[in-house]
Amino acid sequence: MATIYEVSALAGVSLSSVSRVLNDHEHVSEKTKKKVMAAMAELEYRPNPVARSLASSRSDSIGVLVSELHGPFFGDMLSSIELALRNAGKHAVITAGHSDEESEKKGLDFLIDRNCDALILLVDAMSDDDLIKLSRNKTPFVILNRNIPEIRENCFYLDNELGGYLAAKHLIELGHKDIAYISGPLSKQDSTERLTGHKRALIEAKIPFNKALFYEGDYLTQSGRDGISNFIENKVLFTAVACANDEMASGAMRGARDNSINIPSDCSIIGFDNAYFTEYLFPQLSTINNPIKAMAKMSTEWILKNVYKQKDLEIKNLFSPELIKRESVVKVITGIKQ
Amino acid sequence: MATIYEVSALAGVSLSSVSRVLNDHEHVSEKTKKKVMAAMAELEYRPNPVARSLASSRSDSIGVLVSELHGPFFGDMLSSIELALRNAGKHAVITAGHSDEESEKKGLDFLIDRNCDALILLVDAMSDDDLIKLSRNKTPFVILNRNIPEIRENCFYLDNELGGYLAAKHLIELGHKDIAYISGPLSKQDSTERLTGHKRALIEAKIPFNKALFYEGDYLTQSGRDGISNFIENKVLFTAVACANDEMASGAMRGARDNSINIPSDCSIIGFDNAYFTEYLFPQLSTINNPIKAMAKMSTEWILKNVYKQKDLEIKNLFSPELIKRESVVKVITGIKQ
DNA sequence: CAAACAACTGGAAGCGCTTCCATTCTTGAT
DNA sequence: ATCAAGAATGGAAGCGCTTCCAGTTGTTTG
Repeated sequence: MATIYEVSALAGVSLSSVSRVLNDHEHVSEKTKKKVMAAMAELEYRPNPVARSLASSRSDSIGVLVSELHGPFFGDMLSSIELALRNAGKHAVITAGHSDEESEKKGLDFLIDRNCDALILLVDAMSDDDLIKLSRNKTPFVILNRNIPEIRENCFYLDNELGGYLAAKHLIELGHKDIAYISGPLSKQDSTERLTGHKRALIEAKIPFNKALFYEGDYLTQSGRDGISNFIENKVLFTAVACANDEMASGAMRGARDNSINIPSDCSIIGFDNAYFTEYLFPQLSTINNPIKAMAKMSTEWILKNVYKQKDLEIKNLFSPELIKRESVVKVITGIKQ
Repeated sequence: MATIYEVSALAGVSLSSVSRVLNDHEHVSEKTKKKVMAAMAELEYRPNPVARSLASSRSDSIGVLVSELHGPFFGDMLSSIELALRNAGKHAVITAGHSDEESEKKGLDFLIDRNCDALILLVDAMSDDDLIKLSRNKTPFVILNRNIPEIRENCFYLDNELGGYLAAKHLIELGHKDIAYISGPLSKQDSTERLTGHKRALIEAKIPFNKALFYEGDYLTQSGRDGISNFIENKVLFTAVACANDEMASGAMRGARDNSINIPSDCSIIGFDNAYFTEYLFPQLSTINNPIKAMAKMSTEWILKNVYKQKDLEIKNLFSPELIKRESVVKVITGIKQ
């Protein structure tokens, strides 16, 4: 690999000048610029990013820390981030935290130590306080899928409450009154918010919240199935079930089938997130769209604007969910199950 | 951040000594080691990986280049790699090539320039020749999901031919004779291999290959659906369809439903890869397991063994597919459709 | 035409670490 | 006690680049 020395020698100018054209500095004459460019081309020079980073403590790369690397949610998000950064000539350095606090912190240190110019965090084990503390460090960062009031500007998140509300309202409008709910783990912010929205719709319709129709899942498929078993064991009637994500909804569909409940004629099911596989299901799952790609893109735009000083970028922090009507939700057949 | 200078000063030893304990060199007395460790602890010293990498042209990190970041296939793979590396104290730097040749090459350069100690490549746009050329460079690498004879040692791949064979054989054993096949793009190695296996099973059973029952898809859902439409337009009978991946199989299931064909009673469907969503489908999809996680793990072990000189690692390059029987394939009901 | 200023260029220090080389200190064998 | 061989240490150069500072050149104005 050619170094800057060789370029400088071949071009017949100083190191500094080469560095200047490399960094697009002002105060470089066209003449030397041309000479340098020519030399670079001839030597097929590629600047060494490591040396650059050491000397400048910049890196043109953004660290991305996610809790997991698999699953539809993270895949879409990473994909969207990588693309947006690449288009801006920046690079993503991706690492995983495995939803474990220590592991997340290690990942964070790794990224910071690598001189990442900024970070994109999708973490759930670290506490709000840790994150707030982190914001006093010099590496700027944004947080996805989480709303911490103290650093709201850095947070990009869905209006989960509204999502929960929309799902329930949709069911209610179709005549459902006995609506079961399978939530995510209530230790997670998004879970509680979605549940709150669900309850709001219930209250609005003057439907009491029935604890026997509530099941706390863990966002994984099996817990959707377990939820249905639970409701059936409880011997409570229900004509619809709202699930806090699509995985659990798919589990619920299976749980229903296990018990010879036909979807949607016997029971409607609605999911949340609009993962890509919802369209593969039969019946196709009605759900709430979670514009995760847009959020991810926006978070990189925040970085482009605030870290790389790019202009003309409108930033918004809150994203709105939308009802996606498909096949798994239908009008309640009154009189049958009531 | 404390630097090595401060540690050296506080410990009362030279830079070199600090560096030696940092790198676990021999020829360091217990005494100085203790002093240095204490100083490091007191200063909360974290070595600067960038400086390290510049001085040593190593980095303790492995570059991972995948064609896409989303989808079940890549997610599982990345997840598995990251975990294996993390357990070995190494780091993954992940980037995407977007199945575009130029983009892949850029990603490659990015990783090489960052002094990655080794690379894991899952690329499809770059040619075999490019990869063979690359093998003459100093950065070692492994290739996933591709078999290039000239550098076989570095390749980790599935016996796709056997997979195709197993799927077809399963159908044949259940009495199917009119078997449609929806392949992946024939420009891809795995597609043609799977098809070859399929044909072998046909030949073995003396079933002629019917071109009207062949459709070239693109590994995406929609093309599975299109495949079914195509067969129906061709007015050819079929009692089963083998698909070259699960996405297309899910599309085929939908295509069948669109045409009031019941799965599996009217028509059996088998997929390939055993993606996680196959269990969500109804009926659950019978498929061929692709041990992608094991392959990914093995590829990192190759690196641990050959680059980091770790002992006791058995390496194998070829992985075997396995039939996963679920609900979408049943015995042919002879006499009905024949 | 000189003075004042801006544009341009080169020199050199420094980013934080590794590593080669030379030097000093220990051993154990004699 | 002596001496070689090896272990332990320190010094210093260097990895490839950025950036500050000072110096040079060119341009403009009174």
